[in-house]
Amino acid sequence: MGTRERILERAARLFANQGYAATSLAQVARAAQVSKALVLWHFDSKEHLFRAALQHFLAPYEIDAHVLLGLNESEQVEKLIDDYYDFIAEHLPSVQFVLGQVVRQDENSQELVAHARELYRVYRELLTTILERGRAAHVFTQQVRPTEDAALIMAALNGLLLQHLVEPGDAVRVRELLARLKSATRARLGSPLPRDDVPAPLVASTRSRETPAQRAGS
Amino acid sequence: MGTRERILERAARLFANQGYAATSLAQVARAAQVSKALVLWHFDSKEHLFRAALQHFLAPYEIDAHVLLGLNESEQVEKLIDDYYDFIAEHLPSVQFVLGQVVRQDENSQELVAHARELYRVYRELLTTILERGRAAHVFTQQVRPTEDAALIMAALNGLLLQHLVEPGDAVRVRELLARLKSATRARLGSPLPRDDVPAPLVASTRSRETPAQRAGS
DNA sequence: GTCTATATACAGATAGAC
DNA sequence: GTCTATCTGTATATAGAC
Repeated sequence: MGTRERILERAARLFANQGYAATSLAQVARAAQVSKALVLWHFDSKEHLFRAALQHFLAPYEIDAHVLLGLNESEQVEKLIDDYYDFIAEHLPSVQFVLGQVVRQDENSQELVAHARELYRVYRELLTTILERGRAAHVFTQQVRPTEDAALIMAALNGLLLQHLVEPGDAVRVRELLARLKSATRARLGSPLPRDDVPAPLVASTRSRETPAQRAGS
Repeated sequence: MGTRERILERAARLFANQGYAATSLAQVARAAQVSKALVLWHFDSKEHLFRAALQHFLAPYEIDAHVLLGLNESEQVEKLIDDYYDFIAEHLPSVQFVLGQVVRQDENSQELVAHARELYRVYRELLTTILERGRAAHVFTQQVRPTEDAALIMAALNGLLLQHLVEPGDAVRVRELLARLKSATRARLGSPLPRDDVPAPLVASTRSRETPAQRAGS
């Protein structure tokens, strides 16, 4: 690995852990075992170094829809769930960094945030499309609402991502939760038989569905 | 509002938006319309100012379980879902700040992160307990897995929180997704009739559940 | 309590030797 | 390509007048 790459790699790591403002060129130089001047000789300015580090992060982010060929809609949904999470697990430091920028809406990384949002949107729409097709083909219940349910699945995935970041030791448990999410999704979408699932009210229901007395007797 | 409180309030807002390192005392002083020296007279150092601002953030965070009295388990779950989200919507800037610290695991706010995690854990365990009781009382299906399902619901909620932060204009849509989450939860937990929901395999199933030919005929 | 003026440290960036 | 030495701005923090 050349000096330039070494600087870039250390810088990316420091930016990811501390953010842009809290990371100094002196720190980067020390981590890469070079002088400050050399860092600037290679990257002109701190700003450019940061942008170069962003590219380093964004490079692996792309969506490959070809892997879905030959699967039915139900399997496609589960594959997308698995792939999303596999990607996260594989690029955890990078994902953590991007998420940090997204949450903080850092000015220095508007491009990055926009890029991440775009990728997220595409992924969600891919999922929506699959739900639509599956519904039309009667693979899924007619109660499926493609847009909402796709968004909910993505929300659950992002929640698991957060969990994974906050409790890094608990990777195994998160994997179990992922299996549970797939199980729940399968149950929710998979059966074409309608149930007592009335259209969801937009306001919280106030009617009491079961009294404690009834409950005790069941 | 006294000068000290004004400084604290502006500082909290700036720290929330920009983080610790990117926020200067000059900026805080300007926002509070006082001199830098006065900020330090009140708070001794930037570090102390930050800690004071953290208290300002954490103050409203507490869990009140009394509101659940008189509801059955099913209603309790939906109330917890609503309350979680209501809290987030009401304290959005503060939540955004805390989440930023959690994701970045900022050294300056280990206390804050620990506090946030603890609150989150308590909330999740409260939900777990309710699921356990509901299952035991046959309000819910026997397929319910209290620990996993509570964690999944929390994950979905956190995912919706992220969505809310990233797409702030879309608050209405997130509210709809919340209703959809409750609907899905109700359908998943609420019916005591077992379905084809076999225990979730820990590895992704490889068997093909339906061929394209079968699908075309349905 | 609030200010102006100032001390001190460190940031990002440049110059120029090798 | 890599370094040392240095410039310049700005950060936190202090001193002292009012």
